[in-house]
Amino acid sequence: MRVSGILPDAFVFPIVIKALGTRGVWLHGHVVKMGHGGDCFVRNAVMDMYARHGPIEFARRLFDEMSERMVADWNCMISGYWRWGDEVEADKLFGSMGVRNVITWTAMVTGYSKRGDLVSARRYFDQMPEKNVVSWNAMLSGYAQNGFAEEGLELFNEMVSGGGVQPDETTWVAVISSCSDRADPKLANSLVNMLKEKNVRLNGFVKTALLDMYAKCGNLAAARKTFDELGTFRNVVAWNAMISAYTRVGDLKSARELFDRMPRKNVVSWNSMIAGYAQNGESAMAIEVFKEMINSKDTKPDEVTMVSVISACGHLGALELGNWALNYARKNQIPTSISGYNAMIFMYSKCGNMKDAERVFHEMERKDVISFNTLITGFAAHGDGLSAVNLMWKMKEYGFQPDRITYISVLTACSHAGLLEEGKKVFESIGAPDVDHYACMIDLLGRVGKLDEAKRLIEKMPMAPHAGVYGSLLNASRIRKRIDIGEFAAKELFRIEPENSGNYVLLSNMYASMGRWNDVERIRGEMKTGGVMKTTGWSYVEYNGKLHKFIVGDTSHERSKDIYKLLMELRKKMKLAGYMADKESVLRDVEEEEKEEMVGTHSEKLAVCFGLLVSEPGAVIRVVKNLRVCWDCHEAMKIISKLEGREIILRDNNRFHSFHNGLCSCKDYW
DNA sequence: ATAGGGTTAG
Repeated sequence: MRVSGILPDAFVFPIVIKALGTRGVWLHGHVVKMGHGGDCFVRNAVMDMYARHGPIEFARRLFDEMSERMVADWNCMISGYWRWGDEVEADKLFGSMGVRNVITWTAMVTGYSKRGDLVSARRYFDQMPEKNVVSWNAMLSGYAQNGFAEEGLELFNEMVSGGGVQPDETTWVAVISSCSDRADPKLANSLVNMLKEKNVRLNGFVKTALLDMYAKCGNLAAARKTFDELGTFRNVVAWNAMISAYTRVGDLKSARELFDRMPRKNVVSWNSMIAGYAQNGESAMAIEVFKEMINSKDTKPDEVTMVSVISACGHLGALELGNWALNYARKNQIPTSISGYNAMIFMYSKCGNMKDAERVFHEMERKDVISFNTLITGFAAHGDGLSAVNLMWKMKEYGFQPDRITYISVLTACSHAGLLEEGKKVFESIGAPDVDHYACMIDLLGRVGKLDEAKRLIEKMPMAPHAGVYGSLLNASRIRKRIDIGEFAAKELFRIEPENSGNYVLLSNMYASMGRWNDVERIRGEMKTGGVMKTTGWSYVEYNGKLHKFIVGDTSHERSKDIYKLLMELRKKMKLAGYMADKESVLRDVEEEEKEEMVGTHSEKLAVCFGLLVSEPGAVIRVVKNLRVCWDCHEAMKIISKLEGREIILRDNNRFHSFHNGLCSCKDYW
């Protein structure tokens, strides 16, 4: 072998081996043959190659065979063990070393950081006899990558105020990344100013980190400007960061545009797009993109992909699709993270399958607070308040502290199940209840009929009530027909969120149920003059593993004609059976809307009719609606379930309504 | 060194 016309010597070999990476293995033989095996630098390079690329045991054998070891030999072995996840051996070597240098200590800091053990990392960092910029960077990056933004920024302050070292580009990347986590525009600004003052040269990493920081701190324009000016630094990471920047603010169109335009995609690109759709209520699109990803074949889904996909299936109530996705993951040996299991719990409970949700929960070797919260929320949606409360008290036995979401979920569960005493106990056990917990408690009081107590609690709140608080009160007032309190709540709501049509509809329905048609007209008029639009949402039915979606007045479905035909037949049957007369006030809206060529037919009714058309007689029809179930629909579902002898399970955003033989499982709802 | 994931809500 020849390099530059001369035989490679001990100086060249280490460089060549390093440059070759894994492919350096074949050089090992040459080294021995040519007699350089005895040179300590060559030996170190070969050992390091095995420590980096494996097998680590080969490195260890070379290490053990050495009669004399340099500090670098020890350091390479320690880093190697950390790389292969062997904390015990790394620790052992560190403990048995004679002389350590700054690299040794830094390796320990990096090792513990990578494992997420920031406390141990910091212990080593603090004990270091001397620190250089790499040591500081190791600690700062550790904090940044593990979400300890606060600690990272604090340490950075220490570094610049008295650390005795100058930050380099790696430092800035870590600090900027911590700032991104904090999502604090002021801090971002001061960082940018600091960069200007110090006249820091910005490399590609720093620029991309800045892009991400701008985006996460709410300055989309600056992010885009940075992206456009990246030039040769505009790699796949920058594209992905920009895509996420758009999905974060719900601009799916711009995100998709970039996604379609980017020259190369990796798994993160796909995951960003899928998660972007999933997080913005476009679950069906999320699944479409997932299918595209599978078909494209050049990028394989990973565990992050599956989390979004499974969650999307949950939102859609698409059980067949969800099971197909889980099957795909199993067949392709995609590992399941805690988030993955949590998504499964979510999916099963959103599909009405609490047995499997509980099974997954109990099968999990490691759980986190979200696992508990998700299952508790599932119980809440199914009206199983006691299971929710019990699981919350059990959390503490498992060593988990309920967080604010736990309390929201469990109070919601109490509310749906009418568990006043249990709910009060839970509320009192919260150290410092926030405004959402008050909202839940007011909802609970309202639903059990204690409206005056609910109003008094609002007056006693230590913070300003938000719309949710008054919304709960208005809803309860409607159920209990307490027009006085209802008007009070509505007045506040019209002030806080004048654009929300739901409040107008709620109050209007309240008047309607009391036959106060003049007031109904008045509210509708106010809605019109205020320019308030009625919100609409999609309804979904899963059939044969495919999703069928409907929107109010939908005529785009291929079976649309049959659906409307069935709808009219049902209406005739309902009239013949005498339902329409009894429920005249209830169904007034339907009649009006359907007179207008059925333009206003609610999406869930269309979905149910489609279900009736395509499914086996007697089969359960499952519908998922994106918004809350409408009042007249609720009544109509009861009737249809009886007329057709079918069970209809309807899930709105957060709870299940099972209609069977003219009855509904959610008695308090309407 | 820079990019992606799960839970709450009238």
